[in-house]
Amino acid sequence: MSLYLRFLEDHRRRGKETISSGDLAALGGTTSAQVRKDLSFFGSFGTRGLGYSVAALSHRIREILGLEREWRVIIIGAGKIGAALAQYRGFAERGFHVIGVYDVDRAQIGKSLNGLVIQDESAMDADIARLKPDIALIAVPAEAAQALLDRVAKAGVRGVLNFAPTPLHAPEGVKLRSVDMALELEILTYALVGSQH
Amino acid sequence: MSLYLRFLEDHRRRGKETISSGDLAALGGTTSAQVRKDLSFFGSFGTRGLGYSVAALSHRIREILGLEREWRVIIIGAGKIGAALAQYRGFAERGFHVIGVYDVDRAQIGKSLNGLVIQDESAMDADIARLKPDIALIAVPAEAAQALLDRVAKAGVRGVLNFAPTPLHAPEGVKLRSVDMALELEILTYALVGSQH
DNA sequence: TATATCTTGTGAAATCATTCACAAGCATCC
DNA sequence: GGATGCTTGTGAATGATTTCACAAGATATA
Repeated sequence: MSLYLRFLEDHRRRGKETISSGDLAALGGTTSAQVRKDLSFFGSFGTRGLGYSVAALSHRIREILGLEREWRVIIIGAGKIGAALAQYRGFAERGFHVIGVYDVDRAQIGKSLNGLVIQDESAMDADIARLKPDIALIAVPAEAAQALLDRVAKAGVRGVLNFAPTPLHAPEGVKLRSVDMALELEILTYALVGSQH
Repeated sequence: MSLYLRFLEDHRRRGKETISSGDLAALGGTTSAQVRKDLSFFGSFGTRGLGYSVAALSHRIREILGLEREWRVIIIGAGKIGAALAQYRGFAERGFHVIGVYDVDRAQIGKSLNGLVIQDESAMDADIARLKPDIALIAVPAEAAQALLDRVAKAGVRGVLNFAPTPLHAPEGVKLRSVDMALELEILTYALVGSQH
């Protein structure tokens, strides 16, 4: 779904007003029937003979994904990855607002990232209660990740995106996803050795 | 597969010598039958009544994934994300060696990252021919990503991990994976709005 | 050695996902 | 306005994946 949204944005930039399931399929490397099935799950908003209205479909997908509202995000860990995330433009462009960055390292606390001052991690729980962020990004060493996940979950955060290279167990009621860059590389190496025979 | 490897590493740290398919399933949120099917695809290395030897299975999976050798990696784009990747410890730990970092920005070129000097992008093609890196990490703005993918593919790189938030089309013979952090967040928001009803 | 207890490996069954195929709708052109 | 050309939406068929279920191997116990 998110991918379709990317294709639609691309297409809009090119000035097209409508797009067919076949075009979307070509972009996504799948079949037109697949695309139509995916979209029809949420209702039917194409017109026969013409395709889908890029604007209308974009809007509908944004609604479905919950992107029509702003999301408040905090970042835990102001190391290399945390800092990169805090300054990543793609988030703001898509409605994700970073409202806080936390770290335990006294050397980092007080520094400013993109206009945001790095806070002491001990202030985090109170901030969560007050500012009610929707999502927490965990960018800390693997050993600390599970404890922080439990902690933000307890404090009321319902969505967590983990960047630590370790599998975590999500507490009840918390949606967790992980981005593991080394794991992605491993999948690549598997594909590479597999294709050599 | 890579995930199983993570679980096994965890398990090894806890001092366990064997692990059952049921345990692996619990960690991965799947079923024991699923785990056994996955593993049996590559042969049978469990012992009945006991489970799998953590050490032997780790080793076998590392073989399958091609992690028993070193992989040479270059990073293209020395912005926030590229710099974070260049200094990421998880790579070296898993046998991925960053042998080059490239950028077009004169302000960045010459700076040192983790002992590695940022090179002018114009030197890239010659370096690829000479050093034969296995994998390229693309960490440049979305607009520049496709052109760079084509360029490294032509120069002989066979695996690419893309961090630009745009869908790319992989040239023939090139394995491509993408890490799109905004997309991950969107999947999270979908899960969050979906679970509210 | 016999018995009880685990756990694997794997056909068969059931479930899930993809692809096919086509009627029906819309736009365009003569 | 009727014929033509596209393209959607969707049942039916096909294919893939997951789960079930159980024989057979391994260990432990007595």
